[in-house]
Amino acid sequence: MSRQPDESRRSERARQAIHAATAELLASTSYDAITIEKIAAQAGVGKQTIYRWWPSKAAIIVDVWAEVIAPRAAFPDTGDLEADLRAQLTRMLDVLVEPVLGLNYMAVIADSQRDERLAADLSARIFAPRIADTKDRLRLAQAAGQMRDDVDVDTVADLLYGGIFFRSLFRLVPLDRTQPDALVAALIRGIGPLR
Amino acid sequence: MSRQPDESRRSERARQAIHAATAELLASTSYDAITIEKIAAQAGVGKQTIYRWWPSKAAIIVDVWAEVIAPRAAFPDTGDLEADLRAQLTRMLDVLVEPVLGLNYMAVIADSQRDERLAADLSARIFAPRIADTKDRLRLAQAAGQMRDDVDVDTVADLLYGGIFFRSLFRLVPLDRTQPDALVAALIRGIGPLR
Amino acid sequence: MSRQPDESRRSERARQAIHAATAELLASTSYDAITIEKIAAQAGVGKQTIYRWWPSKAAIIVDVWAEVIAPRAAFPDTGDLEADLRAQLTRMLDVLVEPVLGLNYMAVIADSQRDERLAADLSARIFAPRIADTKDRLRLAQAAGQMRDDVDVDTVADLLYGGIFFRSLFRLVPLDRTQPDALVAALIRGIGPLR
Amino acid sequence: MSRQPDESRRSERARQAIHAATAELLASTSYDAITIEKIAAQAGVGKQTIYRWWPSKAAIIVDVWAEVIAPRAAFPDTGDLEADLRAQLTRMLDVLVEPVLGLNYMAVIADSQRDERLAADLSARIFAPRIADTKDRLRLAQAAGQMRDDVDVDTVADLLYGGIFFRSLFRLVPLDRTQPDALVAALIRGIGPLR
DNA sequence: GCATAAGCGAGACGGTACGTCGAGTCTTCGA
DNA sequence: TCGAAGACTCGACGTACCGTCTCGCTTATGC
Repeated sequence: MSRQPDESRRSERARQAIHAATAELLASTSYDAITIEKIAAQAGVGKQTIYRWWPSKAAIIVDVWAEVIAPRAAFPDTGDLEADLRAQLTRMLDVLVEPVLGLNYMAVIADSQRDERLAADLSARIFAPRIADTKDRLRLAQAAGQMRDDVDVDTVADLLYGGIFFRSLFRLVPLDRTQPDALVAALIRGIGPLR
Repeated sequence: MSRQPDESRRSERARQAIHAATAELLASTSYDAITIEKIAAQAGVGKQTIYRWWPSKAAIIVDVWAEVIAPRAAFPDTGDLEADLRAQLTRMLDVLVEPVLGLNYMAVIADSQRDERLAADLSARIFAPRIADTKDRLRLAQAAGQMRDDVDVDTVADLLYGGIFFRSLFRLVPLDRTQPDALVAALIRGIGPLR
Repeated sequence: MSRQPDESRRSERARQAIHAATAELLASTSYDAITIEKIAAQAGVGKQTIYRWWPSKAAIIVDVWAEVIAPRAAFPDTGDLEADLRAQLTRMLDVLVEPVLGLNYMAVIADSQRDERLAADLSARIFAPRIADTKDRLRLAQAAGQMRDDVDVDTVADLLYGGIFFRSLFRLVPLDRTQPDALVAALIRGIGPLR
Repeated sequence: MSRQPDESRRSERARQAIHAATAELLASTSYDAITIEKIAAQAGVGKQTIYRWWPSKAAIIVDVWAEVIAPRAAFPDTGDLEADLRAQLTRMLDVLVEPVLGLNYMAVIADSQRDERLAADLSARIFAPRIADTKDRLRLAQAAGQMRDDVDVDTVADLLYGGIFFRSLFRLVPLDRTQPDALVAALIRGIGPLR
C-alpha cells in the first residue's frame, strides 16, 4: 500500500514554485490546456512531487486560490443591507467577468462535479467561508430589523449567489455589472404584489 | 478544409444506435468514463460516424436530452403563481437529485464552460425554451396582478433557477425536495421587512 | 482483454520508418540510451504504433537484424573444413569487434536472458539458421572423411561459437582476428597427447 | 567532487543486511525486478548507504557472489585430465541450471556488457581466479604429457567454458548434466580424422 | 568528556522512460 | 458516398526507479 508522505519534510521551495507556475498558467492558459506536466515543467519540479501532494490539477488550483483569496476583504457592513449585498455581488461578478480567469474559475467548479474530494475541498476552502460571512451579515440584518426573520438565511444565500452564478453558467444574457442591483432589489422587495 | 457531410444520406439506424448507447451510458457511467470510443463500441458504429455528425461527446448528450426532454410537460399554469413555480422547481430538482444522471447533468453544464459551441447548443436546445416558458408564465402573472410589474422577468428567472442550481453545484447543503417551497416563498414575499 | 491487431491493415510506411530509426540509433547510441520513445520520435511515429507490433525494444532490434542479416553469405564451403570454420568465425568476430554495434549485439543477447519471448525470437531468427548451416557443413565434412563421425555436431557447434562468444563476453583477453585460427586448430587436432 | 567515504567507519551491520537482502532477492526475484530501492527496503537501510559503497546493483550481486563463492572447492586434480575437466564443467553447469539463480547469473554477465566497471569487477573477482586455476591445471597436464604443449591454454579455456556458456546463453538445446562429457571428449580427442 | 564530524535510516527531490488511454484523423473495404 | 472497422499520430496520464539531496539520530574518535 502506498504511504502518505511526511509533511514535515516537504520542500517549501517546490510548493511555492508549483503555486507560482499554476498561477501563471491560470492567467494565460485555458483550463484544459493546463496540464500537470506543464505545471511541473514550468515550476522546474518532478511530476512525482506534484502527485505526492495533490490529487489533481484542480486541487492545486484551489490551493492557489485559497492562499490568494484568504486575506480578501470581509463582507461589507455599512448598516445598509441592500447596499452591502449589492457590493458583495458586484465584487464577485468582477472575478467571473475576467476573460481567462473567470472561465477557469467556472471550469474548476465544473470539475468539482465529477470529483467528490475536489468538491469538498473547494467548498471548505473557497465557498464555505464566504457563505458563512454572508449568513452572518444576514443574521445581523435580521437582528436590526432590516430583514424578515421568518426566512431562512440558507435560502437567501442560495438565491443571492445562485442568481449570479446562473447567469455566469449559461450566459444566456451577457454579464454586466448592473445585474446585482436588480437582483438584490427583487430579492429584498419580493416579486409578489404589493400588500 | 473538410466538407460538411450530406445530411440526406445520413444513416438513421446509426443515429439511433448512438443515441441509445449514449443514454445507456449516461445512466450507468460517470461522465469522465463516457468516451467516444465506448459510445462507438457500444453502438456498433465507427468512430468516424460519430465525428462526422457531432463535435464532441457532450454534444451527443445534449442531442439525446433534447430528444427525450422536448415533449415534456409545459410550464404548469394553475392560476396560482406560487404553486406553479414550486411545482416547476420540484420537477427540476427531481432530475438533479438522481445519483448518476444528476451528476452527469451538471457535468455537461460544466463542460459547456470550456466549449462555446456546446454552451450555445445547450442553451438553445435545453435551457432557452424552458426559460422562455418561465418568462411567459411570469408575464401572465404580472398581467393578472399576481406579480409586481416593476421587476424584470429575466432577473426573476435567474433567481429562481439559480437558487436550485447553486445548491446542486456546490452541495454545501444536501439537496432535498422541500427546498423549492422556501425558495419560492422567499422570492415572492421578499426578504425585506414587512411594509 | 486486449485484441491483437489486424496484420493486414498494418502501415508499411510506419514499419519501415521504425526499422530505419532503430538501425540509425543502433549504430550511434548505446543500448541503454536507445528508448522506445526515442525510436518513436525519430521515426515520426506514435509510441502506440510500436507497442502494437513489438513487445520490447529488443524485439524491434531483432526484427531489424533479421531483415538485414537474412540475405547474408552462406556458410563457406571450399572443401577445406579448417579453412571454412576459420573463415566463418572470423566473419562473426568482425561484427563483435565493431565498437558500438558489437556491444549492442551483446546487449540484446543479454536482454534475452531476462525475456523468454525475446530469447525464442532471437534464436529462431538470428542464431538457429546460422547454426543449422554450420551443422550442415560439419555433416558434409563427416561424409567426406574430414571429420570424425563419432562426435556430435551440436557439441562441435557449441565449442566453436562458444569459444568466440566467451572472449567477447568477458573480454579477459582483448579480441583480435587471429583468434579463430588457434581455436579451430585446437578443436580439429584435439588437445590430448599425440596418439 | 564527491569524497570517497571512510572505510573504517563503515557499518558492518548494514553491509551484511544488504548482502542478505540481495541474496534473498536473487533466489526469488528476476533480475529486472531486483531494484536498489527494494534491496534497501528489504535490508532496512537507506538508499544512500548503498550508493555510498556500491556503484550499481550488479556490483552488489558480484560482491555477494564473491563472498559466497570464494571459499569454494579448488579445481579438481585427480591426475586424470579428462575426468577433472568434466568434473569442473559439471560443477559450473549445476549453477547455471538452477531456475532463478542461473538466469540471474547470466543477467549479470549480460549487464557487464554495458558497464565497463562491472565487467572488470566481475572478471577480477569471479572469473579470473577460476580461469587461472584452470590454466594452472592445464599446464600441469602439459608437464605430465597428458596434453599437447603446442596449444595455447587461453584458447583451451575459451573452448571449455565457452561451450558451456554458449548453451546457457542461447538455450537452443536444453541444458543437461551429460553435456560436459561430450564437450570434453571432443576437445581432448579433436574432431579431425584419426591420425 | 565533550564537540564534531562521519555514517546511518528515511524519504523527498528533479528527472527520464515506462506502458496505457483517448482524442481526432486517415485508410480500407463492403453495401 | 456513407458506414464499420480500426490503425494512425499525438499528447497527457499516473507510476516506477534512478541517483542526489536533505533531514535528524546515533556513534566513536580526537581535542
